[in-house]
Amino acid sequence: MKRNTWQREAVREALDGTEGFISAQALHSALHASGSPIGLATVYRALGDLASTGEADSLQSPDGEALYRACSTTGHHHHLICRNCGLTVEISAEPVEEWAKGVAAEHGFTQAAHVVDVFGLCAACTKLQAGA
Amino acid sequence: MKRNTWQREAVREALDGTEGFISAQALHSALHASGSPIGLATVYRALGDLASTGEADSLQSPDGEALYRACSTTGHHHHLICRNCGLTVEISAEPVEEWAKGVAAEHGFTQAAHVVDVFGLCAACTKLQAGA
DNA sequence: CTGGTTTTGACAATCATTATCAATTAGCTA
DNA sequence: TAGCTAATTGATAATGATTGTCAAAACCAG
Ligand SMILES: [Zn+2]
Ligand SMILES: [Zn+2]
Ligand SMILES: [Zn+2]
Ligand SMILES: [Zn+2]
Repeated sequence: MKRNTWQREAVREALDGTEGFISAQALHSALHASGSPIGLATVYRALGDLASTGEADSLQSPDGEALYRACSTTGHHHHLICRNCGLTVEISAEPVEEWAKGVAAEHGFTQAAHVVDVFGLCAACTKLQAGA
Repeated sequence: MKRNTWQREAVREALDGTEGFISAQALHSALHASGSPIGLATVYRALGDLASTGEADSLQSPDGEALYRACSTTGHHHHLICRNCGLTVEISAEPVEEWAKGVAAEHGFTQAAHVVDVFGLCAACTKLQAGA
């Protein structure tokens, strides 16, 4: 059975307290910085569990590391992410869901999943950049 | 200046002769298997160059490795990929393009880019799996 | 409490990718 | 064609993220 440990709870809370997506390494550092003696392997395991139970969302950063986030939306959704400050907006995309399902079926593909993320500069970062 | 070496040409040709997306490691193995003494670092460099000049498309596999493919479509497009055999179909996604642009604008995001890939089991692999 | 099972964490192992850097080579020039 | 020189190569080391190992510690049902 699945047990409740303070480590798992710590990871869950740390993730909840983080605005954007964060890597396992970074979350581990943050926990250490706040005095937690949690081990790195445990953070990896906890994040993996959270992701597999749907309590956390994960995506691959453009440079290939896995990033995690505790999303407020429970169902399937996607993200609009500021590539500068990490600000993340959860978005639903019905038309995209339909499209993905349709295009897979059209080509005889089954068990289709999709990766859909939009990266950009948020309003604040756009302003900053304009000023620079 | 940029020089033409048989190594770069070998990588280009090997990529052209590959149906789906392939990793740098796998392409290097394939080249070796066919008798080429090309070095691994060179394959990485060549693929990186091809990707940056747009001659090849690249994406992050779900488990975080970079995959490359010589696409026939020159313009912007997306992919429907068999997660078992790698079979890849190039697809256009006008509705998704519109949606991505719109959702970014709605939230005040600028310089929006997007990652859109569909993974599934192709018809052949679906049949195989059913038989197993 | 206690025992059996799960989880942890320090550390090693793996894997992809990048950095080094001496030796090689493409492509220009005379 | 021979020589020059900067770009390129490749063996290898280094890096960095992630996973495997396994004895010790922690949960929790009874
Ligand atoms: Zn921002
Ligand atoms: Zn979706
Ligand atoms: Zn297939
Ligand atoms: Zn697109």
